[in-house]
Amino acid sequence: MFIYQNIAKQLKMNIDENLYKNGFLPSETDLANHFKINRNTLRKALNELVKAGLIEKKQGKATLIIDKNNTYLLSGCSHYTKNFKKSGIYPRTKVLFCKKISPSLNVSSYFEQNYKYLIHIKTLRIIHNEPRSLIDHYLPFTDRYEEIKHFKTGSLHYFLQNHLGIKLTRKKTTISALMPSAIDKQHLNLKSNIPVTLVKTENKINNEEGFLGEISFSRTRSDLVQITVEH
Amino acid sequence: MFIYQNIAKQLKMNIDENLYKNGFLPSETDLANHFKINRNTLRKALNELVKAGLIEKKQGKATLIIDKNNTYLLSGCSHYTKNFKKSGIYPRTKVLFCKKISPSLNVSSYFEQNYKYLIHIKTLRIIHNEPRSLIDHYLPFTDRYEEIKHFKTGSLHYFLQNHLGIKLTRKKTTISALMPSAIDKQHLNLKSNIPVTLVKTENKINNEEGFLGEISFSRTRSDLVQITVEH
DNA sequence: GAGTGGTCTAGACCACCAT
DNA sequence: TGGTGGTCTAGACCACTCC
Repeated sequence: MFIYQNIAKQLKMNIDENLYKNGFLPSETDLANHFKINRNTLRKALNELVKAGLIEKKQGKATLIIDKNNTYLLSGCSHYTKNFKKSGIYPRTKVLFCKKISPSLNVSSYFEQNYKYLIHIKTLRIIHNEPRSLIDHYLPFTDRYEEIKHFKTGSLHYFLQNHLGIKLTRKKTTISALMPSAIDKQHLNLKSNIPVTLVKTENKINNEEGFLGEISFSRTRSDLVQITVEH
Repeated sequence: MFIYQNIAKQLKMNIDENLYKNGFLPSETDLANHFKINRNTLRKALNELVKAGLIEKKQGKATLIIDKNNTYLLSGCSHYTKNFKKSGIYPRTKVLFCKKISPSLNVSSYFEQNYKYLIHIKTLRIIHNEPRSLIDHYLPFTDRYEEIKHFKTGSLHYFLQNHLGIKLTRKKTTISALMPSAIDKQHLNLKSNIPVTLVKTENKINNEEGFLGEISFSRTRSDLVQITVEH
């Protein structure tokens, strides 16, 4: 057992015991002095916790303790936003763009009809001023584009239900993982080689039998957000 | 641009140009001298290449250059799970070990009781002679260790039900992603920087209300297997 | 035992963030 | 401007692998 592993373990225990009340660790110099080890060794211990997703470093500021309540519940009728609200965390949704597109083969193959155009909305989910997920939504309601265009924040499903009277429910969810693309990295503010969890959802329109109303592809920082399935 | 980034770039170019013919890098000391930098800085540069999956370090031996023939293709295999279920092909399970252990803090925290010992079973799921998932199971039934020890293949849940009369049902599943550890890489036959999908399941004993009978952590090759949730 | 990568220290300077 | 994390150096010792 090396010193840095030992220190990492102790720090983890301290974090679990909620010893650092303000949500930040003491400075590296202070921690190194406290444990009577060199700052380089302490930094190595901290990097272990960064890898484990327990803390995040903010250059020039401090080391942030990650709130582990950030789990994403996946059950039949749950919405992302709702789940976070339960745990008292409010995500912000930023619409990066909303436009009509000719769907790629990959996207159009999910829809049974052969749509010439789809609406493509790209959103970013942000918690505590930090981007968590990057989501591509594809919708077939091109005739209502002018209305959908006004979606700016909050839950897309909620907006569709309240402003367009379209109720979507989850049909299938497929989960995988991959390394983020350069664009993903940029938007998600990822620097090192952290993989993203890829969640693909197919949503059907409630009234119409099996009629696909939306598909979405989300890339989520796997170090900050967990996905939970309740059985 | 920091020194270590610069050096990493140069090393990457050297590797791409096939400068190191024998498949190994020169020693860290030699490289540091060559670039006229400190060995610690050189090590930081090398670690960047390790993260990028270009090299692999072998303690006591040398630094190995990874053969890049294994490229990461997600789309090509995207229907794998569905296909093998449809075609009735079932995975083979290999038990790597089964032993009594003192649980780590991380594992024991899931159980409500404070078990001094747990049974730890490590299995590998193999399809078509290719390892797909590496799974760690933790069970509290230490008093029946002698029986459980005889689990050699097939489904653990099936074995527990038929030989011990213990029926487990899924309580919660948590999905995330991470980079595989060296041991994961070895067992899953992973060479380059492909992430693994991490699935944590909590299983309760059917008859006893909320009594946790097993937790398992599986790491699955995200390039070969997708997880599908039907709603 | 020689050579390799892994850890650790002590100390310096720089880049970033807040005030 | 002071404090934080990020980089870098020089040098030491340890753990592992192979001959």
